[in-house]
Amino acid sequence: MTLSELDGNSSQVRIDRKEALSRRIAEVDRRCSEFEKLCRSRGIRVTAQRLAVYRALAEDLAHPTADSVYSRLSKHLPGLSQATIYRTLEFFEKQNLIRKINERGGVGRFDANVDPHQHLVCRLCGSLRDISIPRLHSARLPRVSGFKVEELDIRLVGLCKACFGAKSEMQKRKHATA
Amino acid sequence: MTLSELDGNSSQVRIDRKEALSRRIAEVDRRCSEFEKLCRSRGIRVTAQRLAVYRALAEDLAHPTADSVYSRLSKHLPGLSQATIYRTLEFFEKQNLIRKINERGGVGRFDANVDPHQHLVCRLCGSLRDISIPRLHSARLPRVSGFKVEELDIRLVGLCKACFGAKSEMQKRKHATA
DNA sequence: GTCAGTGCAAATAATTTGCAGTCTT
DNA sequence: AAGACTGCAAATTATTTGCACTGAC
Repeated sequence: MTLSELDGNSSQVRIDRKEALSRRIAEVDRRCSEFEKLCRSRGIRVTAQRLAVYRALAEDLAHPTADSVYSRLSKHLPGLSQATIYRTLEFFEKQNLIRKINERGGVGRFDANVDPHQHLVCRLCGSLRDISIPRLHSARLPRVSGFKVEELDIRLVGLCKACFGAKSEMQKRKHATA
Repeated sequence: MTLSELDGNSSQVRIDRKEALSRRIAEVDRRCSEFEKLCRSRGIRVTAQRLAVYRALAEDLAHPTADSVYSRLSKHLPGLSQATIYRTLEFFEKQNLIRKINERGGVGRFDANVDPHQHLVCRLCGSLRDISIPRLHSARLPRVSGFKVEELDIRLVGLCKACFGAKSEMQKRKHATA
């Protein structure tokens, strides 16, 4: 809701915002049609709800929760139910079509981007942001006996700017509880 | 062999099980007293509940959930409340005394082991197991502007033996839903 | 003595489930 | 037509909160 959308890079690029946007849209479209093709090839039924859920994930770089996908989509798909969202997300995850990234507070977040990338997670406020560190995704998959390693899920855990500041604040005035 | 408890090496070593156990207990004790010392040095109040919660985590290699910590401890500490467990775990995490590892289904799991190690997570059944891959924890912490990276949280995501088998089963007989 | 920490019970939030009806293949 | 997918509403499960009381320092 609050923290995630305004991430660092927005200050750098400014002129080509429109161009970037349309590129983004094209990218989303590509992903979605690829997704549909993949589903059909696997015999997975393609429904309006599934497409919508997938698109919602592909569009939203902030890794929406099940609930936010729901409230976003229910405007356009009246009658859509939460249960469907949860079932669909779980199904997608098991089919390896999306990734689930867990966050603080027991809220699950979802990511349509299955390509190698990492996540920046603030230990205090739980904000989450994509980051790409090539050196990391080029790491070979380790072999583990009795387990089929499919991917390395790497999270860079620490403190975001805001929390880093807030924490020192709190430490100054004694020992903070929360 | 199931999944978590008997990990790779258990087949090798066999005679010294008792010795290993007592070593484990000593290790837990050491951790706990270290924990207490650390708390005092930081001005964190040391209560029976906090010690108990910490010990429960240090003892349980299976990364218990808040709820399982609760049911385990409430036997010994009658009157202990769930709220305390949740509050304590959250507090510990914010103090960087334990780690929270999130798992499927929105259930949070906790780990008193703050030393570098990785987790093996099954994408299907959600089982979780420790693993140590030295090559991975020797990785340098990347620098990211506007974020203080404290640690790399690496999960090896894939399929455990059981689910790998089950999945091929299911695929044989058409397209599995769950 | 002070205030952080706790218990209790009630409130929220998050996710799951049963079943009847609908839509994809 | 078959059965996978969905909606609805109720059930569970997970987590948080308010407030009075107790215990650590």
